[in-house]
Amino acid sequence: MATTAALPLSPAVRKFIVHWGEMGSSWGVNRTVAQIHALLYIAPRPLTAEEIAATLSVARSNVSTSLRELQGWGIVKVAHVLGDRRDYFESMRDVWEMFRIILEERKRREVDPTLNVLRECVSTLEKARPADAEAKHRMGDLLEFMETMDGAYREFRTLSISDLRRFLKLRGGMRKVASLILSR
Amino acid sequence: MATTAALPLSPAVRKFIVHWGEMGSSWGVNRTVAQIHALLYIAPRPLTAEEIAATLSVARSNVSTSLRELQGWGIVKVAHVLGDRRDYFESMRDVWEMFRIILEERKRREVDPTLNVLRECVSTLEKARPADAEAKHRMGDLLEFMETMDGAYREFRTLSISDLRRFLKLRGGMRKVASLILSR
DNA sequence: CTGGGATTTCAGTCTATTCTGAAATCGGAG
DNA sequence: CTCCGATTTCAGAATAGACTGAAATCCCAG
Repeated sequence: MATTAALPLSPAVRKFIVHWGEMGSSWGVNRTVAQIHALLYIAPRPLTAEEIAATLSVARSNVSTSLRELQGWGIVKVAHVLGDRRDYFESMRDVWEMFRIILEERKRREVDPTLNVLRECVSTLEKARPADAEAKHRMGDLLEFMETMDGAYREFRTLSISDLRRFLKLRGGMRKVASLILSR
Repeated sequence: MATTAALPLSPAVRKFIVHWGEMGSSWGVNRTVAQIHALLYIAPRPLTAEEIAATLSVARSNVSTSLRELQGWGIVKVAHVLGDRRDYFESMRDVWEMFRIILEERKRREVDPTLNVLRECVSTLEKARPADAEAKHRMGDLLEFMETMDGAYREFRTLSISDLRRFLKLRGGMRKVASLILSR
C-alpha cells in the first residue's frame, strides 16, 4: 500500500502554481483546476492522478473531476505508459494553440449565448411600446459591438498561428494597419 | 415613509439583466454588480441607489457596495439632479470606450501581476538545478507569449476608437494583414 | 448647531461552490 | 468468471463569497 509521494517542487514552481490558481479564480476557473493545469504544464513528464493529488494536497476524487474538466476544454490529454494500467495526464505544450482553444471555447460557451439573447431581446423590443426605446437602442449598440468583435474573431481564426504570431510581434504594426485602412 | 417603487421593466429588459448577471459570474464579476451595470446601461435616465435596490430586489447596502465597485472600474459615474440631495448613478454609454476601459483595468489587475510573477520565476530558475529545466522552459514560453500579447495590446491602445472600429469591421482584413506581413 | 435624510460600514447570516471520503463502478489479468 | 487496482460518482462537510439589516457616519438645510 505504498502511498504515492508528492513530487518535489522548487519554490519558483510552487509560486507559479499558486499564482496560476489565483489567476484562474478571477477568470471564472476553479482554483484546483487551474493549479492542476499549471502543474501538468510545467511537468517534465505525464503524471498520474495520484501524483497530482499528493503534490497539490487535494483529494483524489477532486483531481478526477478537475482532470475531466480540463479534458473537456481540450487542453489536457490522457497518455499511457507501457505495462502500467494507470492513466497518465499531460497538458498541451504549445501556448499559442492553447490560447486559441481556450478562446474558441469561451466564445462558444459565453459570447454566442449572449449574442442570441441580445438578438432575441432587440427583436422583441422592436414591437414594444416607446417606453423601451432607450433599452432597445442600448441593446442594439451592444449587439452591434459584439457582432463586430465576433466577425473580427472569425477572421483572426483564419490566420495560421505563425502568421498571427508574426502579426502580434510586429512593432508599429498598428500604424501600418491604420494606413492600410485609410488607403482603401 | 414612501418606499421607493421598483421601476417597471419589460420582459426583454428583465431577460437582458438576468443574462448579463450570469455572464458576469463566469467572468469573475459579482452577479449583482453585473446586474446593476446592465440596469444602469439600459436605463433612460440616471437612477438612485434606492431605485436600483427596489428594482433588482437586493439590499440597499448591497447596491451601495456594488456601485462603489462599478465606480472603481470607471464605468459608472455619479450624477446629480437640481434640488435633490440624493446621488444618481449612470453608466457610461459608449460600448467601445467601456470595452477599452475594462480591458485596461483587467490587464492592470491580472496580466501585469502575472507577468511579474513569471519574470521572477524564470529568473529564479536560471540559477537552478537542471531538474527544473523543463519548468524553466515552459515558463519561458508562457512569458514570451504574454509579453507578445502585452506588446500587441499596447499598440492597439494607440489606435483611436474609430480606427479600431474600422479595422475590426474590415472584412477580409486579416488576409490583407497577412500579405502586409509577408511583404515586409 | 441640530435634525434628519442619504449613504456607508460591518458583523453575522445565508448561499453557492468546492472539496472530501466512502462506496460504486469499471476493466483488464489471470 | 473472479479479483483487484484504478477511476468515478455522489452525498455530505467545509469554505469562500455574497447579501442583509442595523447601526454608525456623513452632510446639508434650516
